[in-house]
Amino acid sequence: MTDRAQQIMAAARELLDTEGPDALSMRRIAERVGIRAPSLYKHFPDKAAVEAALQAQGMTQLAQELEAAEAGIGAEPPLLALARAYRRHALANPHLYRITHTRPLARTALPDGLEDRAAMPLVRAARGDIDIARSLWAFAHGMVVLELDGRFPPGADLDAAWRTSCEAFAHAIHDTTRGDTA
Amino acid sequence: MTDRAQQIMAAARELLDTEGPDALSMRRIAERVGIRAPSLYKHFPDKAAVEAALQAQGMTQLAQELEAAEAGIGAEPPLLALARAYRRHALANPHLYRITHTRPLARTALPDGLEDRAAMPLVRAARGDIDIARSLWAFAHGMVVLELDGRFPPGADLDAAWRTSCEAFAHAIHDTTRGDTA
DNA sequence: CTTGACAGCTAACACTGTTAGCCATATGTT
DNA sequence: AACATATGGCTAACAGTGTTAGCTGTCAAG
Repeated sequence: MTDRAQQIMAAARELLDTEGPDALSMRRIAERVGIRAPSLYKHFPDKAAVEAALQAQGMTQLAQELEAAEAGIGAEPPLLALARAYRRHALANPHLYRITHTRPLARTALPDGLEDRAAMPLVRAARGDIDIARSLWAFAHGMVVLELDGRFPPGADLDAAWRTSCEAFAHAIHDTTRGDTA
Repeated sequence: MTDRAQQIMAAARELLDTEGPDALSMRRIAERVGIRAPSLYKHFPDKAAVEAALQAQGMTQLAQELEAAEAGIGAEPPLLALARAYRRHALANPHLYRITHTRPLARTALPDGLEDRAAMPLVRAARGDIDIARSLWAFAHGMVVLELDGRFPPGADLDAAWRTSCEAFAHAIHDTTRGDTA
């Protein structure tokens, strides 16, 4: 990535973080860089390419934070620690999370293996059970997007919901590990 | 709702279902009704109001289908039946589901009690445990939007993930009902 | 010295939601 | 019967969107 391209990405990211996805227009990005909108097309084929690069940022950051949560040796159950990290990332970067995870993923524009890397912490937490790993992901993603969209009632105790489900999934993991059939 | 307003909603719904949310422009809607775009504003204050009415349709339809699944006395575990109905609704009406459930809800434009009505089947399935009900909702919503966005790997066995999680939640429900503390 | 690539620019197109203002029709009211 | 008003169409226009075509200056390589 050339210097200019990096400047453009930095401007796009700032705009997204501070003013949300609606403010992310080619003219606004260009303005922040100090050039005109059509000049952006010398560095990116179209707006989708800029958004794809933002998705790559979002994926990378999530992967890093999940890995950090895995490494952090706490008294907490590992599932809960992971869940907390997931939620913290989404709430701290709501617009980035949305652009990254609530639309089709621009896989061709993604660094090799990044998608798997982001998924691995959940797979490890599920002790390799892919069905549980996917369920955990769906649950965490669902909780987070519903919270971001203000879909839960105002006073809802979301911590309790996270806790309850993490326990339920933890039981399921141990059951299948021991070979129990429901 | 006046006749014209209903015509407009029908046109909007058709447009949404057949061509997706990007095709849902005021000019396209008006064209389908046989009038010009500015005339729409004699019937709806703005585009957001049309979308809010679509959200009401989406909520109503989901509530009806969940209630039907509850009433259908099958050999299946009730949680699985409900989950199946939820997924079927979303996959059969992907654009409507997205517009209804993946953005802030226009609550003031919603019929009284509709939001609660749509939530009740899940609450009943969770035997009144609100944390589990919310978790079930988050899980189902997460599964469905990830599937709609093509986020799962091509060959992923999503049925298995649904089944595994429904069982896990079912266990959690019976445990708490019996008063067990994990 | 010249050629070519690079990176900026302006002007423009087709589209978006939305507003202002005009006009015909239909419905009451005096 | 005549007048007033509300209703629901219309055109023209504005500010914004992504994007393309085509021009220009700069700078490095042959």
